[in-house]
Amino acid sequence: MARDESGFSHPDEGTLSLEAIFHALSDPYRLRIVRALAASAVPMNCGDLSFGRPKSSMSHHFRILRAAGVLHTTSQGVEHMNSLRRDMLDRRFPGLMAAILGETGQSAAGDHPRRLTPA
Amino acid sequence: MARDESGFSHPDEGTLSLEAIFHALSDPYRLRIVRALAASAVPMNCGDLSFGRPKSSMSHHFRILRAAGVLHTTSQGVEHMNSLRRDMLDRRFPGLMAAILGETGQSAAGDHPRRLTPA
DNA sequence: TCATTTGTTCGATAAGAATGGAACTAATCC
DNA sequence: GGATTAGTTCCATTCTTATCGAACAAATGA
Repeated sequence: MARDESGFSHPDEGTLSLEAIFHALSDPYRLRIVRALAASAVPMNCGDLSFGRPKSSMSHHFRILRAAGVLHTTSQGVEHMNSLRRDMLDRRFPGLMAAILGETGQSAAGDHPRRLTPA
Repeated sequence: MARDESGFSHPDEGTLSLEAIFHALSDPYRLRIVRALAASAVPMNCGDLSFGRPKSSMSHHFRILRAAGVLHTTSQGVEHMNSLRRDMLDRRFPGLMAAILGETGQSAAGDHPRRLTPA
């Protein structure tokens, strides 16, 4: 866990814990953040990922996602830019993010129960 | 969420929530239960999955895993037999369990399942 | 019927996490 | 310097979760 140039501390690959990742993803706002980042081609700042909630609350959620290794934050001017640590996660837990994001061809889509034939 | 013949209530496929699943998996004992079940060819009773902890504590963990849809419990005599709801989870969130259990060929080493039976 | 085994439920306590206002810091621009 | 913007930190409150003993319930077997 090294403190970056930007002043944020991010865990390194070797110290990732599945439990911490699951805890990070067990909150609805945090899951929305992850999905928004996954859908975005470019890093996003915290404001754009606030969903109308208070800054202090969201700052808390960003910290947890960072600590779990799910996202990476850097300063750019006044803003803090966030991106998924997708490469690292894919190396360490192959298939996990794809499954979460429903990138399987089949579709674990969004939590919308997929209506195939009423089985 | 129907209450079974056995008296346990298990959510049905359509109502599974990723958040609940993640919460269920964010506890170390619950993750051990899941891994042990995944490694076992046959259902296991609660006692065999207690890891030396008090029954009341573990009963709580089983309830959470059941409510999240991760495992299925039935009564057999005095025992409660548990198994992973692997088929359902795989349909609804393809790849998720495989990723968690490190069944990717590569390896999510570190906190991975010990492979009892050669794949 | 009584005792045993297996697990659940209850209840109290303690630990942890989420929330949001207020004060604060850092970068930028005037 | 002063004002603005973007987030963080601090703090108190509230909510949720974990833990585990004790009492309980169901199935089985003597």
